[in-house]
Amino acid sequence: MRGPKLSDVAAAANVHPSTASRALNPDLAGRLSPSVVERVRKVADELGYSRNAIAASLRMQTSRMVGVIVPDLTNTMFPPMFRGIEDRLGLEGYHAMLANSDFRAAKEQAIIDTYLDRRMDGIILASAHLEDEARLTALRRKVPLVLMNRESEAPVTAVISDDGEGVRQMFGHLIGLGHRRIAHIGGPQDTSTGRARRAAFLALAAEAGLPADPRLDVIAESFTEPEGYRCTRHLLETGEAPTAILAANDWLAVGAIRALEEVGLICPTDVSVTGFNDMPFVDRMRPPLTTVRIPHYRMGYEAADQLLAAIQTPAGPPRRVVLPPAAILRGSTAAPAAP
Amino acid sequence: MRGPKLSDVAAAANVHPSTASRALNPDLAGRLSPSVVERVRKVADELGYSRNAIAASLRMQTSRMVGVIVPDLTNTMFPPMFRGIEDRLGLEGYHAMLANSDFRAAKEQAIIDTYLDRRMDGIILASAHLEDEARLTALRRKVPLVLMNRESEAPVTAVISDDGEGVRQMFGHLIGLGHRRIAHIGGPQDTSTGRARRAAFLALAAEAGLPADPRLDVIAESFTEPEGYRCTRHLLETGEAPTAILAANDWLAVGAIRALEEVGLICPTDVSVTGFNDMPFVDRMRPPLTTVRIPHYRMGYEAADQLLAAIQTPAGPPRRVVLPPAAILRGSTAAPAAP
DNA sequence: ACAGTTTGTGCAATCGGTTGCATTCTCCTT
DNA sequence: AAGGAGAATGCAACCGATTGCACAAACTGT
Repeated sequence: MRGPKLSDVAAAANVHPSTASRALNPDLAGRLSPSVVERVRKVADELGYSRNAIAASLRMQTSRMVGVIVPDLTNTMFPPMFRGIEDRLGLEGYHAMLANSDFRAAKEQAIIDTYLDRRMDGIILASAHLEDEARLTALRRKVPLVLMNRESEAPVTAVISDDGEGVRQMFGHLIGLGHRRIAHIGGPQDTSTGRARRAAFLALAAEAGLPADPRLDVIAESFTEPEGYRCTRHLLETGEAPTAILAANDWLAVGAIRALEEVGLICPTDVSVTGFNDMPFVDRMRPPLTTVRIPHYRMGYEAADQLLAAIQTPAGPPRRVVLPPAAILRGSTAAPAAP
Repeated sequence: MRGPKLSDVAAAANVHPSTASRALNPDLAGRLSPSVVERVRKVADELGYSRNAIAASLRMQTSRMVGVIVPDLTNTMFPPMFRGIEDRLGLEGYHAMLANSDFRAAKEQAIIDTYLDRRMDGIILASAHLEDEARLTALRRKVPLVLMNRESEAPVTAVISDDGEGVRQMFGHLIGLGHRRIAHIGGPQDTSTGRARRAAFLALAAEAGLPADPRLDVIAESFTEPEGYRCTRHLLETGEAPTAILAANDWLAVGAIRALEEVGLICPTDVSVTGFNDMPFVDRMRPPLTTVRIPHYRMGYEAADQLLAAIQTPAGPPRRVVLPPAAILRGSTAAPAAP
């Protein structure tokens, strides 16, 4: 199992290990005579030499690895983000570790600790809850850090999409269709997306002069289908039904549509519903879901980009990268029925 | 950025680094006097000491890391598999790197090379194409290796689901409904799943005494929706329409349903369609897809389990772990219309 | 009270590359 | 032909933790 080491290659090529090291490093090979470089490379090849990156990391004080933490990889947002990260990191010879926090602060902290032990050159966090400000600040002093799809009051670089803009587009779409009684199913308010989307909705509703009805403002405990269902049932039971529901997330919207169906309301004829994220397959639902598309891949790519910048310039100021969302209009929205 | 090292802790606690090392290792702390252990731990805590896992890896000749390669993480099969891997590895203090091969042999090889350089303790490969036998055998000599959701003629441990059994269940279901003219949309034949499913279908069709009609046996070039669409159009154009289509994968089935719709055939009234994998959301399609559920999470968990076993006993023989699939009957299948 | 164990801690080598500096060897200049 | 610049390579000290062995101190039994 133990392959040849650099000194084996050096011996076989009749040079000193340091020379072999240089010969195998493209940047330094220029300082060596071509014949030596060629000889070393050939010998290395023949021996099947594989550079021990662990030893190199120890000496060079850089692992060229980045740790990524997501709450739950099975959430369809994260795979494309990870691909974006991987692709950007790969451009500079970096690689990624990945772990899931399951939204649990303790698990997240445990993962961070092992990333710190393993001397990751940086960490991308898609998982921080809002209350983590102090911890985030402390962490940023130890390691380059980028938040992805999350924001914090703490001075930490974050790559997010413009939730306000996304809500604005959906809201504008519904208003344009003639809706005046629009409900919002908000996400958990301890997530930055849940908060930002609800805040935008409330502001827009006020701005549009819609009657402020607290019964149209419900909050889900998690971004899940059952919660969308529950919230919608609640909505229908406590007051006059809205003509449109702007959900903070596709799963909530899917749950909403199920709840509507169950009480005999047709989407979009009776009630329009909009989602957020444009998950795979919501375009094939019946009705196909109108939603906001977030550039997930690009978000990962940008996050990695920011992280690499922070690694190369540790003193740089925290940045805030905002990516534009896009409204995707499908069949789950329509003009309200004439009263 | 540079934190305290073990020798700093040792100095602050007035002990030798070796003593500090032992004090911080639960297994060895027992050999030390409790007072020293406590003192060292307290000092380490106060200094915010973080063990340098890279140095430890170098010395101990084990990285406690596993490399995972999938073809494309955005395929919904893989996130739950990765979670299974992560959970099993975590039990033994192992962690995972992850990379995508995009089905390209060159990329796969490049990833493997970096995993080898980084001295991964093992590799889980969900990405190998069939022609890789020689390379797989060579690789297995260098590092513990487990194939996941893939098989090979090469003597390599593999964790797969019982595709033959899955096809048998779907086929039996269709026959039970009264179908006699059943088509198969096969996956790429250079993947073990594509091959195994088609082989099972062909065998069952013969066994059931169905007329062997080569026009009912089409092969997709990839496991994608457009390919399912194309194959189905082809199917409908070249011969009499089947009453049921058994697709090798959910995406192919989704494409098939779209193709049927487009020519005015209703699923399941006119043609039943079955998929494979039970992707998220196919239960909410119209019609909800009848499909075969594969235990993805468990597959990852078992793969990690096998890999850890191989790491601990490198000489062990290759194993073949077969997981049982489950037929999930939904609305996309029904009895054929009376002729 | 003494030899023999047990217990606790220190010493130093080791894992495998990398790199600043020193040294040797060429070749050029005058 | 001597001096000096420059090119090519070797030397040795790291990076930070682990661990077999040595050794001293404290304890055991008789």
